[in-house]
Amino acid sequence: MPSPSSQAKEPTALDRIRKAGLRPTRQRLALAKLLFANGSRHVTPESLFNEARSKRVNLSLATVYNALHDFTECGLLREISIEAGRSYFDTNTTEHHHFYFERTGKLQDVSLDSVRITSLPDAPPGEKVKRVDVVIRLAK
Amino acid sequence: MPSPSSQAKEPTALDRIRKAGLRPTRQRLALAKLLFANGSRHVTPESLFNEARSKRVNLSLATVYNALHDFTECGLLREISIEAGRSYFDTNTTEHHHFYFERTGKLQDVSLDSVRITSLPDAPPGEKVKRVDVVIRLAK
DNA sequence: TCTCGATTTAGAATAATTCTAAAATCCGTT
DNA sequence: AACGGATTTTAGAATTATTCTAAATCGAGA
Ligand SMILES: [Mn+2]
Ligand SMILES: [Mn+2]
Ligand SMILES: [Zn+2]
Ligand SMILES: [Zn+2]
Repeated sequence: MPSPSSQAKEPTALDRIRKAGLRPTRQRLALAKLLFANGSRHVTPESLFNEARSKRVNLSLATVYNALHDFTECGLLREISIEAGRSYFDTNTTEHHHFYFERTGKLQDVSLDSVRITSLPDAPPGEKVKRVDVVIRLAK
Repeated sequence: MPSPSSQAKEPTALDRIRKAGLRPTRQRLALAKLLFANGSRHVTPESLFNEARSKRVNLSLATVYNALHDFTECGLLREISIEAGRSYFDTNTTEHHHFYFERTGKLQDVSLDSVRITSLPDAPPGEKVKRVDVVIRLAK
């Protein structure tokens, strides 16, 4: 008999890291737990580093950068650029868009189907469309 | 009688700067000439600085930053963020979108009407949509 | 020409990120 | 459980983009 809940279980941090083909080190596990604990998140290296510290997870900022890049390369995260000089990493790797709150610097997911794009130009010769990013910038 | 050409004349660099309410200094005039000489351009502070130097326009990098920001605040330019750690300034201030060539870091305008957005989510309470940016990322 | 606020400038400062190379860790094999 | 080699982490230095500081220069009206 399957487990009591009928919901598909969220993969554990260990599952995710293993499936990505990365070595499950103490630091990566801790960061994956923070990142994937609940729902979609948008972190900066600095914000994740501070969160880890405040939870007494001991690691260096360089490791946070390394892990975020490694996770991104393995498809566990995706990187978003909104403001020059600050990078965001998104735990939601499905196709979707964003609200950007200019006042606070926060991002919020916008589902794919709430933004209907009914025409797009052809890619220039020799190029392929890799991704279409829609950012809805918000201010007062 | 009007001038020989039936085209509306492009405003001169001096016109633009005056109309923006900025003092037409030697440096601003030189940069405006480079920026608005022909067609739509997408520059980085560094690229514009190098271009100026190569044309023997003597100014400092700080002045390029100052001018780009001043021009942007006056509506002569608009700023675009595509990649963390690099900012672009666009001489096309009309509403439009962009191709981004990941290999070269170059931007190309995409006209407003070649991207038809037929639905957008409502702005969250207390917020207004300031701008909708569509970036079509290209790779091989 | 005089005056004074605006602008420019060199260089220092700051911020985000990457690099370096040594130490620690992971993990398959003994 | 110990070994050994590859991988990962780390502190700190280095790099890059940008902003700041404060002194010199410039622009434009009186
Ligand atoms: Mn990287
Ligand atoms: Mn500014
Ligand atoms: Zn997202
Ligand atoms: Zn443009």
